[in-house]
Amino acid sequence: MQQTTEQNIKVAVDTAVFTIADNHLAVLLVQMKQEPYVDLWAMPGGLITQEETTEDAALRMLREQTGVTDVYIEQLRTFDSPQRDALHRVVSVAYIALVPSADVTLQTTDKYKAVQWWDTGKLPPLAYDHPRMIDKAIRRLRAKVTYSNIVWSVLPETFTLSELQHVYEVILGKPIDKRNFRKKILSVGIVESTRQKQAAAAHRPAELYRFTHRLLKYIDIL
Amino acid sequence: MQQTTEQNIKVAVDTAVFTIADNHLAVLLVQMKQEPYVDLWAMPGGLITQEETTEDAALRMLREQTGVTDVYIEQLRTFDSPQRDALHRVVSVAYIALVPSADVTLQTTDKYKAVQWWDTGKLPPLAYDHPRMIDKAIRRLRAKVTYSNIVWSVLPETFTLSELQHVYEVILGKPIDKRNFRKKILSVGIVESTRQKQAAAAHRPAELYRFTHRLLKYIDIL
DNA sequence: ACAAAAGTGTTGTTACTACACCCATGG
DNA sequence: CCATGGGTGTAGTAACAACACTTTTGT
Repeated sequence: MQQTTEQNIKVAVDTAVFTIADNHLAVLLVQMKQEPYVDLWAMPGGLITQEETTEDAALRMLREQTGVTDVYIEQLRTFDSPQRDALHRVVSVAYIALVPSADVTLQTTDKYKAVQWWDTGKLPPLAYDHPRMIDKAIRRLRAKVTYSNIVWSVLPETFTLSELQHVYEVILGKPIDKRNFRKKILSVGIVESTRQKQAAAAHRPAELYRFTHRLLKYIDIL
Repeated sequence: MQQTTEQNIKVAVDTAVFTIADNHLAVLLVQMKQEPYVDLWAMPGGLITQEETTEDAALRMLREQTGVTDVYIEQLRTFDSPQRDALHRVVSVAYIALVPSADVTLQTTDKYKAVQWWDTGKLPPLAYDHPRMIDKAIRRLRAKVTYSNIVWSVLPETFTLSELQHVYEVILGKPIDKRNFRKKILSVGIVESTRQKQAAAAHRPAELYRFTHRLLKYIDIL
């Protein structure tokens, strides 16, 4: 239900892009050039255009600002404190994205001083209300991996069960029992064996698996 | 991260207000007067003002349009299809509210033809993208009652366990075993006995309970 | 032969489901 | 004394948690 009133509010999107880097959960940030936020870091984002959806805007900005293309993305929530941006009233729709670390060829644009992955445990000083956004994004991500199959979006086409387990351990931030994990993950049927083995490694080669569906499915996992 | 661009977008809120009416889950709707939506029904809502948050706006509109005041409210998600409103580009932040049925003294304002509760199983023709919003709201509500204590917001200060069970049955749309329900609900400790009995009824009087906390808590319930 | 990760079962405990009868009160 | 909803326990089943050793490969 809408009525007409005077209003001059801008609509933006901001995206928390996550990946798995070695042994930590990493988030993609850009370092700003403009006042009043010079040198602070922020999530990639910006104002939407008149005709695009917020999701399309988020995808476009990821492409333009970071070179990231094939991503899983979902809406997190909208942040709308009147003071969240120092210059204008800006309502921001926050998104979460997950990318396979391999995919990421970071672009450095002249709009920012830098574009970089940051360990979520050691974040730099952040602009706007981005600390809170990132906190909410991590909570949602942790919850969601336990009742859906979204981890497909950080893994390559084929992978070993140990790699899969490692992804869960990094996102949840705690160790998982190997035998229980394998039993559970196989029983819920989100992955299937390729009947192929990992290429040469200095140890017994692992069997390679793939996801049965590379689409969001809701299933109790951990 | 924001940059300046030409943009003329309005920001609105829409709230799905739920209550328990007899044996069904009911949602509060207003019947519209303006073109092009004459006679269609919609959730209470409207444009936010320059200085208020979307949550404050949602609460204000509930007060103004329906007389509803003491409510539990939470953000659902933002709906932003460019075509969702026929006249302007309007991005709407949708909220869910829960009210005790007793509280509700519906106001009829001259802005609408009518304000009325509707059984969620038999909804009238709806304006905008409100069918989808209501569908999402019901799903979220069903999920949330199973892992939080939010049902406190539809019950009076004291209540019987049968009344509590009835609320769950209506929201979830399925019967629940009485003995298992009581065992579980008492074990998670979200309610406590008042050591008082229900006033005269034509049957054995039930013990009255109250919620230990009338704030959102996350606990596995059903 | 050694290092390094892969792979595999069992047992105890806890939570969930299904199910039927007696109790207290008002009319 | 009858109708109405209130209140209670148990047994079988399924899910979860804890735990250690053998296998396969490369060097």
